Amino acid sequence: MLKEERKQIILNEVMVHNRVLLTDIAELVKVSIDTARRDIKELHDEKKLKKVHGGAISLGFYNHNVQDKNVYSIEKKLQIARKATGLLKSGQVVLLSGGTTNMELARVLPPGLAITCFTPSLAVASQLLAKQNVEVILIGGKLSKDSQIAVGGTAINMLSEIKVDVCFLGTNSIDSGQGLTEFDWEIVQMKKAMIRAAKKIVAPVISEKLNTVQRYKICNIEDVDVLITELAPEDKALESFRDKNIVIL
Amino acid sequence: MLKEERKQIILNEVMVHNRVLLTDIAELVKVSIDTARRDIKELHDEKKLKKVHGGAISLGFYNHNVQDKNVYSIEKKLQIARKATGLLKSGQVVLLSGGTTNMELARVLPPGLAITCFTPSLAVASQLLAKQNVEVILIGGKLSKDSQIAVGGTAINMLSEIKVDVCFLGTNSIDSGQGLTEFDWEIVQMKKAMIRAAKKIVAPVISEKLNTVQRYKICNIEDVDVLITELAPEDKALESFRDKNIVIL
DNA sequence: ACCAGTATTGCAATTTTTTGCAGTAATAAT
DNA sequence: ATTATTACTGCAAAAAATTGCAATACTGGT
Repeated sequence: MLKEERKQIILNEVMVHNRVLLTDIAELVKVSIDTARRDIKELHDEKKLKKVHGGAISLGFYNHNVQDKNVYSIEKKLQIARKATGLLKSGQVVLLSGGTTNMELARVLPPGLAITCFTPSLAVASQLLAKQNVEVILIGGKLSKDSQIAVGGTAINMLSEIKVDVCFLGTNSIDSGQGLTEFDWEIVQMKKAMIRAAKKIVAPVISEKLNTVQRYKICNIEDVDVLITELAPEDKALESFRDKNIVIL
Repeated sequence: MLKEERKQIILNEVMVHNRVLLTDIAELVKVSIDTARRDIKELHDEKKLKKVHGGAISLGFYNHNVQDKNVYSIEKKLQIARKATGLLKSGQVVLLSGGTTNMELARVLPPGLAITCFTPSLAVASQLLAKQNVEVILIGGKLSKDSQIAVGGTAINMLSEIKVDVCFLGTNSIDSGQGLTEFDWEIVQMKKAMIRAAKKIVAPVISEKLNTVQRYKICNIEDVDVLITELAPEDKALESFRDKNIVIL
C-alpha cells in the first residue's frame, strides 16, 4: 500500500467519523502504530486534520480554537450527544450554547429531525447548517475571541425576545452544592439569559467537569432539569446529584 | 513497445485503479523499474498523474480533499483582497458581506490593523476571529443554507441600528448599466440594508463577474464608491465603468 | 548507405525515504 | 501521586529514488 493511499484512507476516516484512533489506523491500513503516527503528523502538517493525543480529529472550518486535546473526550461527548438527541422531537425550538459537546450534538442530530435551533456559537451553527431539516438562527453580537460565541448586550437582547422549548447548556463546571459556574463573566451573562429564554434546561456535561467550581455562578443546580453525562445514571460519581430533583441520563 | 504506448497503458491503469505501483508497471509493460520510473516522471511533469513514493496515484484521487479546484480565482481574490486592505485604517468600523472574496480579505488583514468588523457571515467571522486586533460583531438572524450568512428581519433590523465607515459588498454580478444584481431575494434585502448602514460602499469583484446580470437588483452602479478588481484600473474590461463617478482600483 | 548527434534503456553505485523497534519522555486517567 | 497509555527520539534494515554511464536504437542530412 502506498503511503499516499494510506493517508487518503485516514483522511476519509476522519471525515466520516470526525476522529480516528491511532490503533484503528494501524489496524485499518496494516502498519505499525509508529507509521500511523507519522502519517497523521504529515497530514497535520498539511493541515488536513488535527493531530491530538491518541489519534486525530477533523479540522472543522469554524473550530480553529474550539477544539479538544484528545480523542477520548470526543468519544465521551459523542455518547452524551446521542443521549441528548433522544430528548428532541421534530417541531421543537431549541437553544444550543457553545462548546464542543454541543458541537458534537449538532453533528449527530438525526437527518430526519426537523427543528429550529438558536445558537450564539459559530461552530455549532456551522455544524447545524449541514442538517437539511434544521432551521438555524444565529444569535448576533460581539464575538468572544476564545469561546467563539456571541456575547454582550446585543446577544442578550436577542435572547430576551425568544422562548424556546429546551436549552442545551454546555458548562465548564457543575457542582451539586455550588451549581453551575464559569470563569468568563460575559459568558456567564449569556448563559443566564439563555436560561431565562428556555422552558427546560438540559446540561450535557462530561464527567470530568462534575464537582468542579469556577469563579462566577450561572445558576443553582435545581435550575437544571436534565443532567446528561457519559456515565451510567447509577454511577456513583453522580450520587450527590441524585436528590436534587433532576433527571439524570 | 513505444514509450507513448506504455505511458497510455500506465495512465489507463491509474484511471481504473486510482493508483499503480512501479513494480506493477514494470511487469505490465515489460520494462525495467527504472524506465517505469522515468515514464511516471514524465506523466507527472505533464500533470497527468501524481508521482509518489513507490508508484503513482491519480490526480482526482489525490485532489479529492484539496478543495481549491479553482486555483486561479483564489489568486485573483487574493489580489483583490490586498488592494482592499489598503483602504483600511485602524479605528475604522467596517461591514463585511459574505462571499469568498471577503473571506480572503478577512484572512489577509494586516495583524496590526485594529478595526471593528460587523458581518453576517459565519466564514468571514471565523477568519476575523484569528486577528488579534479586530473586534468582531456578528449580525444575527436566520442562516441561509447555501450562502451561510444571516438573513431576514432580525439581521436587517440589526443593520438598521448601525452606521459603519465602509462596507465591503461582495456581489455575484455587476453591470455598468444594470448595477449590482443577485439571484437570491433574501440576500438582496440584506445587501440593501448593508448599503443603508454604510457611509461608503466598496465592491470587490472578480473580473469574471463584470458585465453579468442576475434576477434581482441590489443597487445602481452609482451607489458604489469604489470598485476593486484583480485587473489593472486601466484595463479595457473596466471601460464602461469609467464614467460612473466610481473610484476604480 | 554512412555518419554524427540524440534519445532511450538497463545497470550499478550512491543517496534518500520509509518503516518498525526499543528506550525514554510526556501525558491522561484514576 | 501513581499507573497506564501515548508520544518522541535515535537507530538500523529494507525499499525506493537518483545519478552517472555504457550499449543500443533512432534521426536527419549528406
